[in-house]
Amino acid sequence: MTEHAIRVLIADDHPIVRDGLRGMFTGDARFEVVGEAADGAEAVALARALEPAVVLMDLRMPRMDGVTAIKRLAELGLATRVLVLTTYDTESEVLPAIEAGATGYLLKDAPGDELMRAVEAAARGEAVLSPAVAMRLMGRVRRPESPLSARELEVLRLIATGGTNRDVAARLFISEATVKTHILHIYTKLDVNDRAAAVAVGFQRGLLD
Amino acid sequence: MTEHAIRVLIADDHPIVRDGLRGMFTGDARFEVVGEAADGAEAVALARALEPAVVLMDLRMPRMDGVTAIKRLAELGLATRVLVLTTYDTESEVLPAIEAGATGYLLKDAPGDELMRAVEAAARGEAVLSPAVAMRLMGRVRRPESPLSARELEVLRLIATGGTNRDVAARLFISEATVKTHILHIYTKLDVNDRAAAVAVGFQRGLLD
DNA sequence: GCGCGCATCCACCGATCGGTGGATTCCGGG
DNA sequence: CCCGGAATCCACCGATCGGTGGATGCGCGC
Repeated sequence: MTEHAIRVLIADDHPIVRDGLRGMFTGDARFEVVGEAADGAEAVALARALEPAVVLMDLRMPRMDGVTAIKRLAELGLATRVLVLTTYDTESEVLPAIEAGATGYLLKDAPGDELMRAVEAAARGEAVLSPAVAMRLMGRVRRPESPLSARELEVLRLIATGGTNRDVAARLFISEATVKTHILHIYTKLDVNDRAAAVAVGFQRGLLD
Repeated sequence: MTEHAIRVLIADDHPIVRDGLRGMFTGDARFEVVGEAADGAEAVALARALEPAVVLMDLRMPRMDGVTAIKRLAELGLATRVLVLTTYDTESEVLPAIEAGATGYLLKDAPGDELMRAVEAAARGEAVLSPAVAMRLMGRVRRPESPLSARELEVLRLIATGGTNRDVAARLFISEATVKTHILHIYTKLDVNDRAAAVAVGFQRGLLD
């Protein structure tokens, strides 16, 4: 073990996962596993005591989950980087972790050499995203969050050109009652009470142009 | 008369005005009056033949008015500058002349020395505006042309926030019938048929923000 | 004086809107 | 399985809108 090995802390509530990861990194001279935690609180305590270069952090753990632990580490102001290693790539899992300060996000199905490259990159402070997670985030950028559904936006555009509910219905091959329902949903989402105000807010929020 | 005197052509349908201007410039060695025209067509013909540095152009002349003559001169591609010298400073007179290519616009009540400085500036290609005309143009820039009257704009703003005709009436201390009249005028001017479309066009044209 | 634009106002009436209180089906996530 | 969101649909009714065809008075420019 050399002086420049990357010090790694493993945080996962499953002993088998910890064993597997420890075995993987211990067999490589570039890394040194300095500790293991079974929950987020233990991970924070060990990181504070040991100051590893990288924490491999699961998200779903008892006592303190991974996102909270990431926040805690950030509050401590340590140089430690957090690489999330988890099963889930849904936006509801990814975004909170990234917002909390994770340097990277990998899925547990990543091959060993990819995982090691990721740890090295994280130690250098480089962002690391699994391809699936990267794809999700890129899609998010291409599709800015709109409060309205695609259909609601269609309806808003048509009323902005002066279409009556009947016109819009004919145009979209739906009933007038459906148009009205969409319109009322638009009003609720934009917090307005009539079509003129809906159009105004639509322009002000960049939904219409 | 030196080699570098500014060559001036005088175009005015009134002989007295032409005499007065000729007398003014002939007495000054900086200028040389090379010709006089009694209407726009004659002004164009003489300018083409003599290529003066500056034409002093009246706007209201028989046979061909000043604006048309300015356009003709511009089409000829001569280096001649046109300084409009006229009685009127209304926008309906000023704008067409400036659009046609006039380098300057002075009123006939300008003092002689101001007129001579203006001719020198025009010969150098500098824009020259009488203070009154300048003020009008500056006001125009500050108040971009809106198709709607001030009151109509007020009404449009209020319906964009979702106000009913009744709300708008209460807000502006007028009757609902008056609000309706304004709204119908807005529809006509913006070429729309309902309030939602009026708001949309209002945003698209920068009337609302 | 005339014409135009602006601001103000009226009554009537058919068309449309907004609200209400439902309903069903499908899909995705927990 | 349950829940929530999206898309679709209904009937009824009071409120509001838009159109129509007027009106007056003022100020401004020609």
